[in-house]
Amino acid sequence: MIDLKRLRDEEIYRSGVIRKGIEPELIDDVLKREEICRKLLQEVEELRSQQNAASKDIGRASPEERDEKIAAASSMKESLQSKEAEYSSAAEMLDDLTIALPNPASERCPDGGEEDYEVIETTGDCSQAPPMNHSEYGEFMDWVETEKASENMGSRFAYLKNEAVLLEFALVQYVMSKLVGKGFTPVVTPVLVREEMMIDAGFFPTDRNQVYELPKDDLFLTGTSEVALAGLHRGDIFEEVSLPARYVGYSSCFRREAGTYGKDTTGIFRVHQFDKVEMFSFCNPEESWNELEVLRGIEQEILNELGLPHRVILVASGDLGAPAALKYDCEVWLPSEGQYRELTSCSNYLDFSARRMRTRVKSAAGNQLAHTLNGTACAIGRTLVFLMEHCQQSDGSFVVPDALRPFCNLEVIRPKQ
RNA sequence: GGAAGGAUGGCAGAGCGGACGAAUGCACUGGUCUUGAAAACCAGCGGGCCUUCGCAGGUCCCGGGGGUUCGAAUCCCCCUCCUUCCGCCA
Repeated sequence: MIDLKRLRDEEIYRSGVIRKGIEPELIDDVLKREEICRKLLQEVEELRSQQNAASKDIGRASPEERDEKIAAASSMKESLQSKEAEYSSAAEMLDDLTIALPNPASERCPDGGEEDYEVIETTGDCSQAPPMNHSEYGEFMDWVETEKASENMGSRFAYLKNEAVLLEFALVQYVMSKLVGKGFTPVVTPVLVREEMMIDAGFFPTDRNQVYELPKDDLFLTGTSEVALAGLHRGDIFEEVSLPARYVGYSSCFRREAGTYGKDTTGIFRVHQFDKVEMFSFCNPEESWNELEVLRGIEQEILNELGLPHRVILVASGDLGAPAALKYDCEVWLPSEGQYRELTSCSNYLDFSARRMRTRVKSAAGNQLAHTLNGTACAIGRTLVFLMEHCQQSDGSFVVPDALRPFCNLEVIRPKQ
């Protein structure tokens, strides 16, 4: 959730919200309501203070005075109650509006929409297109079964088979052991969460239509383990020395992919269910920009070790999710399409999610909100897509990247035919 | 899924309608004492919000939400979680 005080006082903060595509009128409306709320709160507290004093006085009063004093206190009650009702409905309305405001884009975030990204770095050779694209190759190797999946589960589902499964687990193991080696705490997260968790992590209300819902149990399937990882320190107050607290989560992820009709329809590039290893950091507010670079560095290290040529872009303000203030995407070259496609990303949420979760840091200056960041360590299924093109040889065989060999005992995989 | 009991500060644990933001113990922090440490003693030892330049004041919080009452940690209702017993189960 956004900081209303800063929204009121800081021009840059306010313009960061506008750059995310929010109308200035809406911001003004929120601020106006906030002011009204504060005024009402003061009035309510004043009345409460009087009521409390009167009640305490009754406790001290002699039996003869009591009835009279109780009657006097009773009459005060009505005006308090109506003022309270006025306040709580105003506060509720304010909250509904506030929660829908996105985290302001950071100053470093480029203006504009999807096309207005800024390229930060490009690395690796973009090889010639292989004979088969990832979708054809997956079928050729008998690694991906989409036909039966669409009959049984619907579109955008797939069975992963044979060596692809071994590669999947090798990727998980490779990335997990790397991150554990860097001091991250490994976690297997639950994939079902309550609505409140979705709100606190910053996903609801904005991304609600991307999420599978289980109405019978009031639970939601998470699109990333980030949601559950954020909840690991909900309501906690960190000692400064214990930060940064870094986690690496593994889970399946579920996304409805609403609004992507006709996009990436073949293979497993874009599916409703995939496995992902995700990094998550709770850190000191002063450290979060540095921490974002740490996450980005790890993502690039992994891509480099897998031999995937890529570029890093800074996502433009209009294309950022609601909770992110700044986001890097690592885009890997997809030879069959002749363009870079997103594989991993990392973002700094600053205190946006921590405010809702009340995750704080104890410091000499008092408690302040922690900052949270997240980044993809490895989106397994999509990584396989890129590997299927980059590791594919002209004879159809697949050369396993060195980094994965210790984890799957495979070097070259030959087609069965 | 059925039955019973429970949820109080970092932890343990009292309070069960009136000065309770909450006894007491432990832990923690500072001080006295000591060559140093321990012990002992003294003091401190929640969180949020609002007003204020500041001092300070007010308000809310005893799992969460509602209700009764002049007044709720304490009474009532709903929810969540935990424990025990039974059933089921990877």
